[in-house]
Amino acid sequence: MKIETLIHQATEAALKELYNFVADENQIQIQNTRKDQEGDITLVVFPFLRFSKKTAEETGNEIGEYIKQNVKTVKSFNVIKGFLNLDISNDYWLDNLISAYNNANYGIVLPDENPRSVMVEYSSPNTNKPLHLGHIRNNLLGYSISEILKANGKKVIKTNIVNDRGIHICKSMYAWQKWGMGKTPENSGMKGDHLVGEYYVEFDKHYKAEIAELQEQGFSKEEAESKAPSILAARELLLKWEANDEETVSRWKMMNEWVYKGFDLTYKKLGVDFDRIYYESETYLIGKEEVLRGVREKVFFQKEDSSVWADLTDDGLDQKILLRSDGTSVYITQDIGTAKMRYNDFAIDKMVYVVGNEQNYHFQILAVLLDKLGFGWGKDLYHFSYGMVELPSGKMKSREGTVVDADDLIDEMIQVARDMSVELGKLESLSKEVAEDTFRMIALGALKYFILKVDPRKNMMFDPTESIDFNGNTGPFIQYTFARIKSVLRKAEENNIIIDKNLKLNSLSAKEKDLLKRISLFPVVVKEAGDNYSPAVIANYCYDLVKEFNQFYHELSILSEPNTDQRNFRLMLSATVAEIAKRGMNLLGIEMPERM
RNA sequence: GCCCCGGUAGCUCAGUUGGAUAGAGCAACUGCCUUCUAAGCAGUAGGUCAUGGGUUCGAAUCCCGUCCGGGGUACCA
Repeated sequence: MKIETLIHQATEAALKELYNFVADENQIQIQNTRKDQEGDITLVVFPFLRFSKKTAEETGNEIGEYIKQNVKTVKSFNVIKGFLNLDISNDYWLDNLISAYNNANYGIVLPDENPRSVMVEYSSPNTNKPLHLGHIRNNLLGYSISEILKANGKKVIKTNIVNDRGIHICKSMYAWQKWGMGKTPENSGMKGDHLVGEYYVEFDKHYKAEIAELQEQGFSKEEAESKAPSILAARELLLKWEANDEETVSRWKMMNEWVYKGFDLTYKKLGVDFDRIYYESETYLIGKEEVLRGVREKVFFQKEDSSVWADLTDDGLDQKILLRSDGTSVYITQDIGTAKMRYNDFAIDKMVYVVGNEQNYHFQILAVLLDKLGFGWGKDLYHFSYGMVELPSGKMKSREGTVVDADDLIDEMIQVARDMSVELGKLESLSKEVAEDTFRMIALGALKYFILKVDPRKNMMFDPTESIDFNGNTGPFIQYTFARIKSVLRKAEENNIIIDKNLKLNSLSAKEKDLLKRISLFPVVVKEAGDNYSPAVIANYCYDLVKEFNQFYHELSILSEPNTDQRNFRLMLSATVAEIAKRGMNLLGIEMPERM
């Protein structure tokens, strides 16, 4: 049984016996002892003073004595201020190490016969432009949280909703048709999503120029915006698309295909994937039907101009438009359709939307609308809301070209990893293929860790010139420690030193004990990350773990330790640290190189 | 205007859900490679936890006010 549980129970019993007091759950606070104090586990005694009617010192001593008598693993204790610090026997930590070492799934909860099923939606791109840094955060969070939920025993279905229809793609289509001169990914060698994105920017350029010209002619800004020839042409294309115009639809399909091929390459590079992809062109009509049903059932209402609305003022929200006056659907209409389709397709217990925090209001409304439409699962939607990525120059805007392109960034980071490796004289003995694969792992490790280590809910800053780092609190630092341990383990193997599972040892240094304690925390951390939807919790744990390992590594020798029991223990400790670091980093979607 | 989120070292971020003397990395400075990988380790310096009150044994953490920043706010997604 876990030591915290034992101490908790013993404390309950002590309070009953000593002070005839029945404590409730959260009055008993057990935490890890601060590093600068003697002891391993700390019980906070302040809350008991009201009942013990004694000083903190006396109360701590009495409870400490009781626990020491009744819990064998507690060797001794000390009381400082209101904190009862307990010393746990080395055997406890060693047993924990052995079970961690032997259990290939240590820290991971395996799904039971009937696991909770969670669908995670992430990525969700528009098909008119390539992926940028903001999408990277989304994709990494979505992938990682999926892995973390799996590690907590859930069955996870990863899904992507592609926003493949609407005015934005019509803009790119129109611009390509007008100025593209038949340029294709094949004849230009350009990645499809970048090619289409180019015409999205091209559209905006012309559109802006037209607006300016119209304004010079005396039109107001609003008039100019709605009268510009480019936007009229794009609108016309949208109408044609909705009317199923053959030529428009086939061009739409062709250009979307280009984009999908491009996205696939980026997804592959990022190492993210999906079990099922939905397209809004396939779900928006379902949403529309649902909204019209809502009108019939008087859940929603129609205005004179025939636009459809939901009145949410009773829920403390505003009125929300669901269908435009021309009958076309809006964003939330599509999401209603998509949600319904998903619950039809899969038996899911919970739906998680990985979407930026600028859409908090949208998802609040979506849950209410689904509820009003009679879908019982509306309230089971969870919006995993994350903050924006900001650049030193401010917010990213696709149309204005102030974005950090995903492909460019990844390629650039791989180049930096390559340069640095050459500079440090590393990996020279490896084949070109293995070396290149390692550069890729390091570059992506740096990028993924940089983004995932920060609390997802917060906005974060990314400075392209300074954020690409491989030293300190970074992914490569953790990968490096892993490679270092692997190197030691290889050398052990070469010398026929095999790890003996029967641990014997006579002493335990402070650094070794720190590592044992840290190892025992891994399962708690995985659970916490799952409960709080926070890959950052895992990232920070991995850093602390390997940071402590490096101190241990520097202070004590492993292979040249003369005492074979001690050497055996240190090898097992190292192997376990490497394995946990790898398991943790894998939950972030980060691969670990054997050498670097 | 109204609603939501945030403000911790020069910079980027942690802070175990109210606990002990607030921690890392980067940048600066100082040491440590003939010894298991120096992408490392050790050290110096750097803080009115935006701010004013409140709650209590105890507040960066909870409550109220103020300031600053970001986002949303009925026919973009």
